[in-house]
Amino acid sequence: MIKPQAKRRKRPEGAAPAETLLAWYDAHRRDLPWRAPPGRQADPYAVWLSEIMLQQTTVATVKGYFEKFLVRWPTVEALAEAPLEDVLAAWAGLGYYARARNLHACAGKVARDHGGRFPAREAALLDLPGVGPYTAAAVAAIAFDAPCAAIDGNVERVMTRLYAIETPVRQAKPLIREKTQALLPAARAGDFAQALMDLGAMVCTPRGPLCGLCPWAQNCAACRAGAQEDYPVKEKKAEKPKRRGAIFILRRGEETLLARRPPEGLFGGMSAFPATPFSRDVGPDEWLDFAPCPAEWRALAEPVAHVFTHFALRATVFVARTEAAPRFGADCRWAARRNLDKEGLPTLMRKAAAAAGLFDD
DNA sequence: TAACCGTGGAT
DNA sequence: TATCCAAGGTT
Repeated sequence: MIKPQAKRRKRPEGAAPAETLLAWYDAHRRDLPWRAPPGRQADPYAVWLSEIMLQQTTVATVKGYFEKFLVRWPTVEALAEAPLEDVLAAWAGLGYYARARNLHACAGKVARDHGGRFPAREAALLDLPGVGPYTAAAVAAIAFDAPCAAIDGNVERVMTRLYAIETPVRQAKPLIREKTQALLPAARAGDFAQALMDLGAMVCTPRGPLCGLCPWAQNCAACRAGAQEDYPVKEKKAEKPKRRGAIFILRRGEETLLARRPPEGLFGGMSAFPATPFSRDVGPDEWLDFAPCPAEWRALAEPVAHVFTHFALRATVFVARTEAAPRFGADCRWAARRNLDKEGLPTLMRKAAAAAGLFDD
């Protein structure tokens, strides 16, 4: 059976949208540490590493971490052989620490199961820990030039504007995918993916989009209607709960304090101080029930404030000293004060340590 | 499916 | 100060 010829829309301007965008990209592309120079093949390891770091994280924040990781672990094998604690410590401050655990697991899987080479196919990439639909498509396109639609927040914004999609993005994802796939060029899939993201980051911005500089402005339904900023349509999000809790800093002598590694959940795998649960509202009169041991706990006057994705926290910091060595849970240990700083603490714990004056000298 | 999972910068 | 949001994934 003969496939019907795909209907081709007439393009009085000549170029297909992808070609227009690629021409714009060639002139305006951002120079980023993980990008290969024009015409050169990107290193799949560097592409993957950058994509994991960039999940929900700004380019400006990622740059320093990316370069530090690449110097320390230049290949996926090197990363696979590194102790997980080292990787987590290097990740400290970047947030979403499950990404670091999955990063290490993924490196191990690539080293063991794929001979140290990242698979080139989207489906195989999807099987790797920490690699979801976006990242699989992005790595396949950017590192292997596969014609895959890498749909992130930028692309959702560009597409909902281009086609004036009124449906809230959560429900419009299948439509957005369809529209994006229809635009994929026959060649330069990797550049197209990056061009779309550069367009979203530099021109088709969430607020104040620069439609005058947009190569697609003439084709953009939202722009023609002067309604760029009405898209994407979002559902209003739930109010962020405010929670309270306590953090316990137990000191032994001047240079030693009690650290803990939560096995999972918030700060899973990271070094932290013992604390009350933050997931529910434990009343202040119950806080000391969660202290690692009985002691003369002294509360700092001013709580530390920290905002997470799904709740805002004000945590009271308790400090106590002990000369004894009571028994603690298996995930607790005594740590040198100076090492703890080096080890990397999540930001909340760093704030608590600073409030307690641990890093004063 | 919805909740969970960090952080810092812009407005 | 409050809100949004940045190259999402997992459970």
